[in-house]
Amino acid sequence: MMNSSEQPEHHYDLDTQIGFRLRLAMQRHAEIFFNVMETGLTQAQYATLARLYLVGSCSQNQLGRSVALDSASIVGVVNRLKASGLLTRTRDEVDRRRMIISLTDEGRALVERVIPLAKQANEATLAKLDTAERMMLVHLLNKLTADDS
Amino acid sequence: MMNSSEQPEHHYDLDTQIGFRLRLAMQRHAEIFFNVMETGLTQAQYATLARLYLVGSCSQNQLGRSVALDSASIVGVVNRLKASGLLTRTRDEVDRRRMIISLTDEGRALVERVIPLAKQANEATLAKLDTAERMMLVHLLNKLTADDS
DNA sequence: ACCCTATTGCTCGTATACAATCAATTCAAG
DNA sequence: CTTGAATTGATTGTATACGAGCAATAGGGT
Repeated sequence: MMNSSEQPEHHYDLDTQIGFRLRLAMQRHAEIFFNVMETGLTQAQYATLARLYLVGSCSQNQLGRSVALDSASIVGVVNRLKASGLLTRTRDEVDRRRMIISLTDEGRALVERVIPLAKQANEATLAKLDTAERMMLVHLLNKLTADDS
Repeated sequence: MMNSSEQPEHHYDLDTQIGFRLRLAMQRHAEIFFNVMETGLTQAQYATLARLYLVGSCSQNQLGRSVALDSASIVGVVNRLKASGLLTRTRDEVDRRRMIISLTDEGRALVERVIPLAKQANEATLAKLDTAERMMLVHLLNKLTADDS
């Protein structure tokens, strides 16, 4: 229970704050995702592998930007995936600042195997919403993030 | 640019995955929140202080649960807020397992000062949505997270 | 050729997060 | 009263995240 004495009167509802709601939704999805994937892949790792699968090889920073991980964050993700033998990091001989990230055969095979699982996790998270509501939610989140303004 | 050769054909759109969309929205809001707050308070810290302000003193675990921080996470948040002099941690003499967390006067003053700023951050994040859309978004996120099922 | 700036990737410091594990304490059942 | 289960809180290990700052490299302008 909660100590329900002595509240200041402010009528401030934390529960309707968008940040708090987003965090709860993220927590829920992260749990579902991790359970459904059964591979130990996190969302960040999956997004990285999936993007790499879709666009082919690219530089580490480009890869990070394409999945919204900054250069400090993508390093760790790539290191761990590399340690698992799912991708390789090679120096670009044309632009020697760049590291080219590529899927290994194992990485490619894993991605092909888990894409259906990721979709399944997506479905499970959205289970309580009907089709119209799902589209609306994605639409609204898209609108929040659109950088057109 | 992106290396746009050699894509496998899978028609898989990462961008409509709910987890990815949620993460982008969180990133955006976190940035807005941190800038608007100007106090250096993070969302987790703010939520903790705000909840404490609303419910009065409570045990550390209860506090954590009420803002969706598990016992491992709330420790760090409370430690940092304690180090800033915004709250205190006292041993409960009735149940000696419990640590009672309470706002200091500084903590209370700070909360009162930043509640309007948090609302402002909320507004800024939702700026691109009209009233109906805002309500819809919160409603849909609520529905995702509801533990009634 | 040379300089200045931008880009790339790295490391460090800080702050969440969560699982697993442990110690201290409480409380109910016998 | 004692034993055993449950709760509370701390710590450890792993994985994001982001800002700041650094070294290496590239590339445009002179």
